[in-house]
Amino acid sequence: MKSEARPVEEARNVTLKDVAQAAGVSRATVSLVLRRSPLVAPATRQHVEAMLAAVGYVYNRGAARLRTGTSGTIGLIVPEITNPFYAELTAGIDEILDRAGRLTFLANSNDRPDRQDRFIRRIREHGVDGIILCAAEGTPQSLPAQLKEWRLACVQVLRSIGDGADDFVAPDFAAGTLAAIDHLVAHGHRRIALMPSTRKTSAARERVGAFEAAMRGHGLEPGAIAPCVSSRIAAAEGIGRLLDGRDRPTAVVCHNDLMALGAIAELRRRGIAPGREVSIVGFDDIPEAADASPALSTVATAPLDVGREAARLLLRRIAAPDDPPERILIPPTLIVRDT
Amino acid sequence: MKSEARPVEEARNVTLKDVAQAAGVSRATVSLVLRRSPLVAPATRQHVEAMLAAVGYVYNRGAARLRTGTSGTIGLIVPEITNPFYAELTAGIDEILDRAGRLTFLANSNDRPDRQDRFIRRIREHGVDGIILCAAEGTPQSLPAQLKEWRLACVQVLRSIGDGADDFVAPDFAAGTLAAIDHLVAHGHRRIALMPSTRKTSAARERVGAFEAAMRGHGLEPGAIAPCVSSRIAAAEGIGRLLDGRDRPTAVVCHNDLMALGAIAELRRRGIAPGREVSIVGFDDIPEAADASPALSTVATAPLDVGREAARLLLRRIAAPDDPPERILIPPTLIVRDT
DNA sequence: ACCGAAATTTAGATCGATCTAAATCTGTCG
DNA sequence: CGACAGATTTAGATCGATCTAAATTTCGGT
Repeated sequence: MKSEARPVEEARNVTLKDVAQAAGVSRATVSLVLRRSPLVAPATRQHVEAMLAAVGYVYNRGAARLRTGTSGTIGLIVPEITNPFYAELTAGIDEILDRAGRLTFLANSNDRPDRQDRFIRRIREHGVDGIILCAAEGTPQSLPAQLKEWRLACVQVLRSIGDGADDFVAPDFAAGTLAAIDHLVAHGHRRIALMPSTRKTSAARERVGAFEAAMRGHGLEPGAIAPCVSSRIAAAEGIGRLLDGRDRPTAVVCHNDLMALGAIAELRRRGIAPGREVSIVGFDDIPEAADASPALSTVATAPLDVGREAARLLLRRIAAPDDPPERILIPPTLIVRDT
Repeated sequence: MKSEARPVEEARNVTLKDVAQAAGVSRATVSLVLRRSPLVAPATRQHVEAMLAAVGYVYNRGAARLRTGTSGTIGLIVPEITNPFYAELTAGIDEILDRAGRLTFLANSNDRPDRQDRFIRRIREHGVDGIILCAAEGTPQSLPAQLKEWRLACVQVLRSIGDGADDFVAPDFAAGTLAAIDHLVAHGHRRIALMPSTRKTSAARERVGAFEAAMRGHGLEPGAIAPCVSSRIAAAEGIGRLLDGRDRPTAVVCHNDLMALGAIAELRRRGIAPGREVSIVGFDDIPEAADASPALSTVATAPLDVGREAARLLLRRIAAPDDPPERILIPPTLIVRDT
């Protein structure tokens, strides 16, 4: 054997083999210990576990995935993480997946299908076990079928694309809209308008459908439907047009609280008392809603719960890929405040 | 050999080997094509690339990591994703890492060191190349050293723990506090109070230090320092105590906009005009700040930029682990509005 | 046609886990 | 004591990529 100065030892990873060596058993046995197999004798297990800790072993999940085909990770795609609604949703998902011992890849698609596609390709390379998707506007309807073909479990949230026969979790926007209309009608309103988002998503379409149905259900003609970009300023302009038009509405149901707050600001600018002369109802119940003055009446959509349910459903689907799809609608609550 | 009905063919993954077979070359060649090596002949490259697309090949990054030791992923730990500041920060980080072709594991620590530890263990198992950390309150000061020992690149954001000699990116809270005090003093205020967060983080300590220094710099006695939990309600109570005490301040600098808004609400409740009788300055410039009435004066801390810089620094550190650490402070902007 | 250098391509080992099938080690019982 | 069942343990192949070192091809120049 040649005697040569050994170069500075490159800090090699501690592997199963090292642990096995230290414990005086085979790699296979250590592997069994790691996976809590009942096969190993209690004494052996204890000894191996001690060694595991002693040598500072770190499990290499990538190597394991190579054999088992499962990575313990999932991907989450949201259109806009800075929107408080999605932030809450994310928190709910994170909570459940953390508890299940899984890790989450996060992507912010900015509602751009190209970013979304890129992200999907990348997480496939990483072998995610499933994906929670709030599809970017403009996503081809074929995506869910595509994912199924790739055998990638997928739960959609909030916005539904495809043939409607896939796993899906969302607040029940229709029920929320209905509750808002019922409440307004019960308080004497007859000319009610809807201000949905301009986004062409199922979340917007559903509100429009429910609005028309609810109004007809009360024997009323549906009032103006004024789609509007989701921002305070745009909503202020939007309600301005409604107020200037003929048949000025006495109540407006807005797509979300942000828009509702913008609308209220415009009412006050015009000297119209929100809640007295014109009622405004929002959606989401963001923290600011309760705190604003006047406090905003709104349909609370429990994003945390939506997130939790979506995560649970995904875990179920990963465990049983061939079970029939589920559609879970989280019932919202109408919160009546001052407006 | 027993003749038995073969079970439905398990859809095996398409691998390098399959592509090689289809293209009539060796696995090694396909691998070179994938990594855009200049070694392969242009004609071969084209042919292989065509096959790659034709058979629907998906790169297996886990397998690659086994040899290369690098995974192309990083971990992001924030204390509270539902806080708009962290949501923006996350968006900035996501933007840069996406561009760099990397994936982000997200964890919401809820400011609990145990969750944080669990997450760190998991992402180590997945072989992340680095981590962006906003340490949970109560994290041991030894964590950065520990990470270094594990050879895990780490950039801290917002809150700094350890010996202060590690990579760190944050808004310059001290400069922001100074700017706020300067502005208030220039407008005639003499009795100025500070309402920092009760969290024992560097972000809070820094504000306190800068506050005292700035006041002394103007030849003034620092006013009351009233630590307060970061919420609207708590801030309302907090400012209540300041107003009831002797030496009632004429201006209060709050830890963030949320608290500032809570304080303003309390002022109005007491019939005190914000901005006239008592001035309030917040931190962060959340969207609501500009929109509130009266509009909130605040120190804008550009979380998106902080996120981007942190991501860029991490990429640099991963590329050059032994370069000296950097501390990057993003200069904030004082935005003077009505309060 | 042949040589050597440069340009391409490839066989086979390797990363760190799991899996299969077989080996070894108990303890019990006739 | 020897056989046998049940309990443990293990050797060696394998997952899908990369890397090394060597083999093969191409090509200009004589």
